[in-house]
Amino acid sequence: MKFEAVTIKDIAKALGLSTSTVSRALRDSYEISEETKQLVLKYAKEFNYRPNPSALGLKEKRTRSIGIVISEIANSFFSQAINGIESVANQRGYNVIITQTLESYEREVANMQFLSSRSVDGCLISVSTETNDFDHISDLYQKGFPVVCFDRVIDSLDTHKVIFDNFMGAYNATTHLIKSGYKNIAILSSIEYLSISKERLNGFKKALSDNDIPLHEDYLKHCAHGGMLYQEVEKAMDELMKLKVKPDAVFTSGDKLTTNFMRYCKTKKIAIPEKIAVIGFSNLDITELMSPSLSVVKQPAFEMGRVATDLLLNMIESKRTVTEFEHIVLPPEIIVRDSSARKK
Amino acid sequence: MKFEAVTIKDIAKALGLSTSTVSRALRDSYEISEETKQLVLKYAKEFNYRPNPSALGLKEKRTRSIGIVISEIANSFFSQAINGIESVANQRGYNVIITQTLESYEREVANMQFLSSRSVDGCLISVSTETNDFDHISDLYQKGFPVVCFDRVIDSLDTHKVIFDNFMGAYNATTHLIKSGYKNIAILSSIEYLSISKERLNGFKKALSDNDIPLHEDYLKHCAHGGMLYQEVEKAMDELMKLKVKPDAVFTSGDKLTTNFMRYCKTKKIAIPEKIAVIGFSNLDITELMSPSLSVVKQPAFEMGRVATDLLLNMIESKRTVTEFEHIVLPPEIIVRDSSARKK
DNA sequence: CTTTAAAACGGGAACGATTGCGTAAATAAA
DNA sequence: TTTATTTACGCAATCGTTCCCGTTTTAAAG
Repeated sequence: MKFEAVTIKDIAKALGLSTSTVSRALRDSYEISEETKQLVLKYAKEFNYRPNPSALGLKEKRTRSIGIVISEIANSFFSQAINGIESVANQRGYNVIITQTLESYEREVANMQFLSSRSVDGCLISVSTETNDFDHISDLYQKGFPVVCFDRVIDSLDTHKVIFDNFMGAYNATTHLIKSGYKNIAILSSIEYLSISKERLNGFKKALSDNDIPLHEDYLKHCAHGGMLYQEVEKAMDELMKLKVKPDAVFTSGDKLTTNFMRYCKTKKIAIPEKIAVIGFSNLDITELMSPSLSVVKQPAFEMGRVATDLLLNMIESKRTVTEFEHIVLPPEIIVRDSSARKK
Repeated sequence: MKFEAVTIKDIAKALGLSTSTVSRALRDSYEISEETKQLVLKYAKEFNYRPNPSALGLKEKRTRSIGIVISEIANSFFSQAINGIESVANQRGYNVIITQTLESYEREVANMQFLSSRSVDGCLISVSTETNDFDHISDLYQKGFPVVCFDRVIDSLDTHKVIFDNFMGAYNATTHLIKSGYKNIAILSSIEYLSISKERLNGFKKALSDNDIPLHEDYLKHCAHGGMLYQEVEKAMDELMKLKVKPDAVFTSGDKLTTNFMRYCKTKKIAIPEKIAVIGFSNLDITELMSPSLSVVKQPAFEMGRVATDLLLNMIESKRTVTEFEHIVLPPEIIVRDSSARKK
């Protein structure tokens, strides 16, 4: 099928002008008479002229679009973040290309390659759980490809970063469990080397030590795929439930870990919070409707997307090389509901 | 910031060849000697050459990308559909630009304008609830801009369409409620003129009449924003609960209607299914964890995305004008859980 | 030893938009 | 009236790639 849109050439031909005159008229140049401008503008509006993005991209060496690299769209945190990203990007005249890694390192490399090879002017990334080597990102960044990290950041990369206060979120959530009377608190965590995992784990540990509760290594479970697979959560929970002293509460340090924990308890008919209490990270907007209603640590995903995009666009549009980097930390929000009700 | 990637010119200069030779070598033309090809290929791989999408787009009058127009990403049905769309698109060498309307007609028009003005080769659309006039779509389509409808289709548009068997889904769900002993069944529906609303409403009505249950107009509630706003669901439910004969079951004909119905019952402390049973459309993967576990009509969103994208790409790549259009209907899936348990 | 033809490559236009530079006409200044 | 200046436009190069035509070299055919 062919779909031919009107070009500057078409306008020029129709009006008996040169393309340069038309171009200048459209950009409201002082060199063009008011009369001609009106003529061109009227014609352009009538035939719905839009500049060809490919031509513009070729000429100006920029595409006015940015890329996003995230693990998956069908994750409430990320879809909310995307909304924040789009709101800023669209407002500033950029469009957005979203790519998913599904937590795969290989796909992350491929996506970065694709985005950097001139399809976008820069990108936002929240690295995949599988990613342990950041060369594919830092190499591009070193060469001048603008990258801003959010959520799951890369410590070694010297760029703008927008993160959630994972430490505080985990600390507050764990403290809440302790204050509610729970003592044997386990943690379901994502893979060790992930920045957010470390921070959340540290928050968890600090809350325990601040309350003079010893840390049992048995209570510390890592899930390599961040809870994406039910099986890994099942295995971790099975191990926890086989311990002599079972945990009486769990802090689930990721969205998928939280929901799969709930699924586990439902399947195994383990009463929450009677047998085991829980508070966990989640950005789902229906956690209040779960059984029981879920206590959560909620991340300001939309805001995160907004802030990160603003920083990225500033970086892209900056004339000189950026040398001072923002490191923005957004505050935690904790919502207490039935799943972590006071221990009887 | 500047980020310069290697071009054909660079390769030509480095290797002492002309751009045409390099171009041909990269495309494995018979006109180029095996020797030269290897030389070029090796260099290209080493310096990670990628063709400039803007230049290609300009030359070939195609961008190898497609657009999506949906109401919102943060809706499980659409995010799952996007996964299906991306899987096919990426496999066939296209990339995807997602735009959201947030159910606004104005934004839908703007998004279509943007996408059609040469940023993409075609688009997939599920129209917004607010959209009652389809000229902005059919005009472009008439001019040769490939469009494929999915989910919420446009009857008057003669193109490929991929829909869910809304009638059967609603019919089966309603029948299930009837067989479970419920007689006074209300429906929460989206705006009237939306194709999927009509079909679902018709399925609902047919199920009633097939079981000799009269239809009460009072039991028929429309929400203009498709349940996006809690207030509209609250208003509809308040009206239902004020009736002399309150409904003993509800069929919620949309994702947001379903969750906001649950929210209403939770807020008003209305027991499900004792006071009122419910089955509704939802693609959330945690409906089993809700309180009570939710009976749902689930749409094959991923599959829908896949199929629609295949059709769109065929249309785009077709040499001749397409005149025969597929009209694919995907089967319903009903998952019965506690929220519609047999009436006692 | 010519003629022909294949093989291997280069030149240059084109795609749509921008922009520095050149220039004709109109006006103002001398 | 001549010169200088402004106004209003056109020409042509450029971005990276492809592709239609040459052109040269080599080899085969006559």
